[in-house]
This record gives sequence, structure tokens and C-alpha cells, in this order.
Amino acid sequence: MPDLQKIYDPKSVEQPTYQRWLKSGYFNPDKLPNAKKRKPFSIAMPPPNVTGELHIGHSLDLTTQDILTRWKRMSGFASLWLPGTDHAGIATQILVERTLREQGISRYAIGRETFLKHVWQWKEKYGERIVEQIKRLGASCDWSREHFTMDPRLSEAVQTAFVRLYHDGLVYRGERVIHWCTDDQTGISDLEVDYREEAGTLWYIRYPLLTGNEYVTVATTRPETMLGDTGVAVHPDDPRYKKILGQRVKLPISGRIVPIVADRAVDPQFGTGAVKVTPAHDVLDFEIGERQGLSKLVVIDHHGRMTAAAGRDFTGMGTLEARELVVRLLRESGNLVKTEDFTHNVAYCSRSATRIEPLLSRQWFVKTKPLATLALAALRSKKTVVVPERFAKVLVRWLTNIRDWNISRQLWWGHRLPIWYCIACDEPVASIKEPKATCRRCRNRGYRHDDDTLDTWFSSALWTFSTLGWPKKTKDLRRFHPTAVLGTGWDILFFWVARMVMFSRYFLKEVPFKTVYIHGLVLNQQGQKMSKSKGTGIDPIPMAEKYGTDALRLSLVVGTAPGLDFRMSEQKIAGQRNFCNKLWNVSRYVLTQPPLAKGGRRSRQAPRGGGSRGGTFADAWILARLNEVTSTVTQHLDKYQFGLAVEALQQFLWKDFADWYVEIHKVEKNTAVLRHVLRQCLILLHPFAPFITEAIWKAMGEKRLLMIESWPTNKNRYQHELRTIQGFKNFQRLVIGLRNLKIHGANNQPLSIQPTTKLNRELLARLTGVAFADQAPTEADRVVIADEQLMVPGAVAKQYADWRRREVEQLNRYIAQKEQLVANAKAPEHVRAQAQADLNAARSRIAELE
RNA sequence: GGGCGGCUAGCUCAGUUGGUUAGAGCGUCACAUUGACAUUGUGAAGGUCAGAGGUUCGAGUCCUCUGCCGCCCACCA
Repeated sequence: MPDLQKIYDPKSVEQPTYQRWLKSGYFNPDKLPNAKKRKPFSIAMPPPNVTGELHIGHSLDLTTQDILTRWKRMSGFASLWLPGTDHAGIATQILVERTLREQGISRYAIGRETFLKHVWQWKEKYGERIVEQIKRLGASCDWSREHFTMDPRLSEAVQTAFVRLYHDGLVYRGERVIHWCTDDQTGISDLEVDYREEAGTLWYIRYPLLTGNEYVTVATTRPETMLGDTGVAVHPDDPRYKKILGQRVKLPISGRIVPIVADRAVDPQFGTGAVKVTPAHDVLDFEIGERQGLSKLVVIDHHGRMTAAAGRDFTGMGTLEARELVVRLLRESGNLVKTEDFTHNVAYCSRSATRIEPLLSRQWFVKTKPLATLALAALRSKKTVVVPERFAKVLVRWLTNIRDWNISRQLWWGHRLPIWYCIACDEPVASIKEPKATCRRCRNRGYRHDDDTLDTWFSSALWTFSTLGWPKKTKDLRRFHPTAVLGTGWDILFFWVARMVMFSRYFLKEVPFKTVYIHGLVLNQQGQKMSKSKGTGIDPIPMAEKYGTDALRLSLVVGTAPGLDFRMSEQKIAGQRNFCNKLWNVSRYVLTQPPLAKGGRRSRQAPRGGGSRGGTFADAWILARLNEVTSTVTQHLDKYQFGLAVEALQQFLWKDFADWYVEIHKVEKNTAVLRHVLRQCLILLHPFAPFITEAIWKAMGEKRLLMIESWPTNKNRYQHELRTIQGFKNFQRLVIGLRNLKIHGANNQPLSIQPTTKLNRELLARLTGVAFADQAPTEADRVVIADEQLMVPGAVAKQYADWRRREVEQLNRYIAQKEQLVANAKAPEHVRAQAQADLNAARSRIAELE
């Protein structure tokens, strides 16, 4: 028997165990026993940022996916969990840029090539770290299939996808107002913008009509943009403005003359019902300008400074400075009518937290409507099922109202757009490699590569199939796509999940995953999303070191439900550490039991617990419960109810097995059953707590790895087993009753009683601390516990009766309730029958008490 | 403006199709203990399931409304 330490020490177990798994090759589905006969089950790991650090959210992601992967592997599937990392364009570039800046290096000074070298160095340096951390969590993914979104093969997939979309007319270049981040110097998509409610000012400005002495008054939160106004818009049906429609105004300050136009986008209720239109610096204004044929005047540049077009007095000014000057000039000229306090939503870059500058810009867009239609069909036909279901509605709504996706980024780190422009005439050509042919428009040769890179989510959207070899028709792609499950948090539903469905349906004509399992987010004790920058997070790695990885994993699963956020605390992890220790020690007990008698059956075979084969009642009970739990756990896993699955297992292992069965085993030894139950517990628990279970498994002398042991299916022995479980409850009632008799009847003093029927005195004495005698104690009184009549000292009986009075009251209430149900003619027969049975039981118990 | 989620024991949370006396962990109280385990055991206390109404023989669970807390989407010049 191997020596197990008194306390479970995860440190000495985890690393060697992971190495054993790696060495076995079983993370690779091709190397599993009977690999060819297995049906595929695959999960694509959401790739973490290559230079990032593992946070608690990753841990949750990884834990749930590892549970599924391991469970399916044990259930006989060719289980593939494909890992990888993401180049995370903007996030990584900002990070590296910031570090360089601290050394006084600007990326512009060193140039694109050199900067990228720095980023690659960074990637080499830190890329390994996150992978190590993933391994640390016990993730059973196939590292031979690991990918990085900027691997040459994946880059090829990205370019292929782009070129195809281009030729199909689903990618286009357009000039429009986009969200521009002046700090990161790039355009970003709608999803990368955060809105914050802020107190601001609404300025009312008078624009004089060109003819006559009249004015039209407009309201704005950004007066400086009036330098770029090229029109004033009113609602076509607004009676106030009917007569000035088509007239022109002369803008104060710039003196430019612009038309008054009618557009339905104007809300007559807001402000004065007349809007200044700045098509180059506002999304809505741009749309009005397009419809009404207004010119576009760029007055703010990429750095948030006023351009020459803003006027000589303003050139080079920051927008806020320009605003002050504009307001002052308006006030001086008497054109500032009034100001109002005003709260509105201000757009910020979600990365750099700088204010977004809406800017007219030429960018590449994905035409999303046709793709969204494909995705919607997949969701509606349940080709992809969303768990929990309500998130499907969220996706459907987003896809229904989808807008074109700005995919070009003015970043250096990322997939460069496979777009080439003719040097002579600027005609764009989509091509992975530099085109050799002459320009189709001007017949000249020579191209320049587009400087921009793609939104990082563009490559992520291909992840489930690019990692399997697409665009090549590989064996892996055929076998493992569509993947079985995608597991992720609801926070990247739009960024990633929706786009994966769109692209997969478009390029492969199939869904990327059959199920998407959405877990909640991990919150801190204040109920906020854990955030490293705010220092409110729980760092998983130190927790795993302190309490063990299994404890961390379990704590991320226990007490959670699909899609619901939950709070995390160190205390919770400590609680799961205690459970691991319990498992460890109960195993120690099992291992100290002498080996089976010669000729006895091997523990590998499921022993029969029934009485006729020599098994005790307790054996039959624990085996029945084991079967019940096996089925419960499997059912919960089928529904992604990880929390319920673990809860059922832990209750069984700790309460039923350790507290009851093991204690009974100390008196009535049936080590075959003991070992069998532990063995099966290890199997069932392995997907959740892989390290400790594998270690104990080995200590039990098993030769094969637990990770490929077969997942048990329970045999239908239900009726028989339910009766056994029910019967055992009676025994438990007797034990608990005797314990209470001793504590509350005899003040925990030594107590000797005389049973009137035959009982297993040794066992009961051991479990309850009550001594049994053949003679009745002096001045004995009769007490009935669980149908057993016991002679106890009169004083004890009295005190016990007093103590139990509460219980009588409770029972009376219960009985009344059951009587009502029994008398209820409309209740179904089986419900009434059950109620009758409960009633009878309660009546007999109350008879005991009184 | 539109939508979603939460409100269950002091705290953190489960509770799958309506039907055992609504559960767990932590915490609390009392007690125990040198042989698997104090990262323990035993026993106990603690809940009008946010509120109101409805459907039903029966509601934590289904419907309507209200209140608080959190989130998402849209963006208002």
C-alpha cells in the first residue's frame, strides 16, 4: 500500500500528474485506445490573449470545458479540445507600445518593421506563460494541435476568407464617419465603444438667415463642430420651419453659407427642432448629409486637433480649446441664445478610455446583413442550441439589427489586409500575394500593400475551422467540425459567438458548434465584475498554489448555474480544499484496509450488495446510492448543470460514504464494496477534480490512467434500490435518535439502555456512543425511536420527551397538510397514494413521541 | 427609449418538467475527539422563497402588476 500523506498536498501531485497525462498522449484523440471507433467530440478553446495573464474568468472557461472534454473522453468519445492563443491586435499593441513608451521609444520613431519585431519578441517572451498557466489548471487539451491566430496557416485562412468576401461583394471600402480613438490612432467598431452618462451643456446658437432678419436657432453639445457645419436640418413636417425650408443661413464665425434641409431623422421634440449638420464629425449628421447631398468638411484631425479648414484662428487647437473660443465669439456676436445643463452619453474607447472622436474616414467594412441572415437561420432552426436558451434571443435581436462591421484598423500588429493598390491609379485589388498582373484599370504595374490590419475578431470568427485546417479540406476538419460545444461568457456574445456563426455558415455552410454554453461572469464580493486593473480580482494562480488546482476548479463550479454571474471568494476555495482533503483521507482509510481475502472477487468487478451474497444492508444501501448518484451526475452533465452534478457527488462522498458507510465499515467490513464505491467516486469526480482523483487512483494500484477509464452507466435497478435507500433511512433515524437521546436526554453523560428487540449492538454503540445492556436500567421508562422500543432511565426519557416536544408540533402540522392532500379528490392518484404513505409514517412517528 | 437577469437561512448561492416537512456551503451555538481526516465528527438554531393579485385541487416554480439591485442594446443633436 503506497503511503499517502496525512494531508493532501496538491503541490507534490499536480505537476507529476500533468506530466503523466502528457506522456500518455491521450490529450490527442487520435492516440486514445480504440481511437478509430470513437465518435468525435470537439471543443475549440476560446483563445486567450497571447501576452495576457490568466485571470479568474479564463479559469472558469477552462474548467467547464475541461469537465466536458474529460467526461466525453471517458464516455468513449474521441475528445478533442483544441487550444490556442490570440494575437489580440489592439490590446497587445497598446501593451507593447506603452512599455516602449516607458523606455522613451515611440513606435513612429522606430517604424513598423522594428515595432513588429518588438511585439514578436514580446509574444515569444510571454506567449509561453499563458500556456503554462492553462496547463496548471489541468486542461486536457491537445497541445499537438495548438494554434496562434497569427500562425502562417491561420493567417492564410484569414486572408483567404477576406479575399473571398471581397470577391463575393461582402467586403467593401467605404468612407463614412467612424469611431476614432485619438490615443490608439485607429478606428474601432461599434462594439468597442463604451458610453458613459455625463453632465454637459447644451448650447443654443442662432444662425442668421441669409435673407431678412430672421434666425434659426440650433442646439448642440459640441459647439466647436459648427466650424464644420454644412447644413441645418429640420423635420419636413415641422410647421415652425415650413417657411424657411430651402433657404440658406450664414454661419457665425466662419461666415459660410449653408442650406436648410428637411430630414426625417430630426426629432422635432428635441431642442429647437432644428439641427446643425456636421457630416464629417457625427454619425447621424453623416447620414443626413448623404441623404441631403451636403458637403463634408473635415475640421478635426486624427489627433483631435482642429484642421486648417476650421479657420486660421483655430488651426492646431484641441477641440476643448476650440470650443471655448467658439463660445466666446458667439457670445460676443450675440449669437449665443442660452445654455442649458444637459446629461448625455459620451462615447469612449473601451481600450484606452479616451473620448471617441467621430471622424470621416475611409475604412473597410463587412456587409453583415447577408451573413446575419445565415446565422439567424442557424439559431432559429436550432442547428446551434444556446444554453441557457434566453441568450439565443439576445443573439437574434443583435443579428436582426446588425450594422456593417468596420474591420480595418490603423494598427500594425495584426493580419494585414490582403488589399493592394495600384501605384499609378490607386485601384484596389484583393490578393493574398502582391499581384503580378497589370492594373485592370490603367494597365500599369506596381502595387502598394494596404497599411491597415484586420480587427482581431475577424480572425477569431474563423477560429473553429481555421484551427482544423481550413481552407484545406483536412481530415480534422471533416471529423471535428462542426465542433460540439462552445463554452464562453455572455460578454463576448456579439464580438465572437455571433460572428463565428456568421462566418462558419458562410464559408463552410455549417454551424461552428452545435451547442453554445454560456456561463456567468465571476464577480467579486462587492458584486462587480472582477477587474485586474481595479485590483478587485482573485488571481487564480496563487489560489491554485495555496489551495490546490482541484479546489479552485470545484469552487468555480459549485453553487453556479448556467448563465448566472456569481461571486467568488477565497473562503469558497478553502471550502473546496477541505473537500479535497476529505476525499484524500477517506481514500487513506480505504487503502489501510487489508487486501481482499484470497479467492475473494477483485474490487474491479462491481460487488453485489444484496444480503444473499453476504453483503450487509449498508452495502446494499451504499451501492444503491452510488447508482443513484451516478445517474444524477450524468443527467446534470447532459444539461450543463455542473454545479448540481458536483453537489450531488460531494454530498454522496462526504455524507453518505465518509460519514455513514465508512463508519459502519469499521464494524462490518466489506472491503470489496468499500473499494468499489471509492473507485467509482474517483471516476465520477475526475472531470471536476482531475489531479487528486488521478493521484488516488494510482495509489489504489490501478495501472491504467483514470483519465481514460470508462464513465459508468447505471443499470436500472431502481425499484429495488429505492426501497433499500428508504429502508436505510429508518436505520439512520434510529442512529440519529439515539444520538439525540444521549445528548439531549442524558446531557451527553454515559448512557446505557436496554433494547427490547434484537439490534446490532456493536454497530449502534459505535455510531451513537450509547451502551446497551441486557437488563433494564432502574426506574426505566419506555422510549420509541424509529419503531424500536428502548428501556431508558426515567429521567432521561422525561428530558428527551421535553426536548422532542417541538418535533411533535412540527409533525402535527405536517399531518394536517397530508390529510388535506389525501382528501383532495382532484389530485392525481399517485400523489394521493404517496401522501397517504407519508401520513401513515408520520402518524406512527407521532405515536412514538407521545 | 427597448430588453434581460437577480431578489430563497446572518453571508454566498442551488432548487431541471408545478406535488416529500424548501436545500448546500460558510458563519453561529452546544458538545466530542490521540488511529482516514481539526482542512474533523455529532447535535441544534435559523427561511410568511421581495410585495400584491391571478391561474390551479396544489405555486419558490406558471401569468399580471409593483418595488429595489445589476446588466445589455440603442443612441438623443
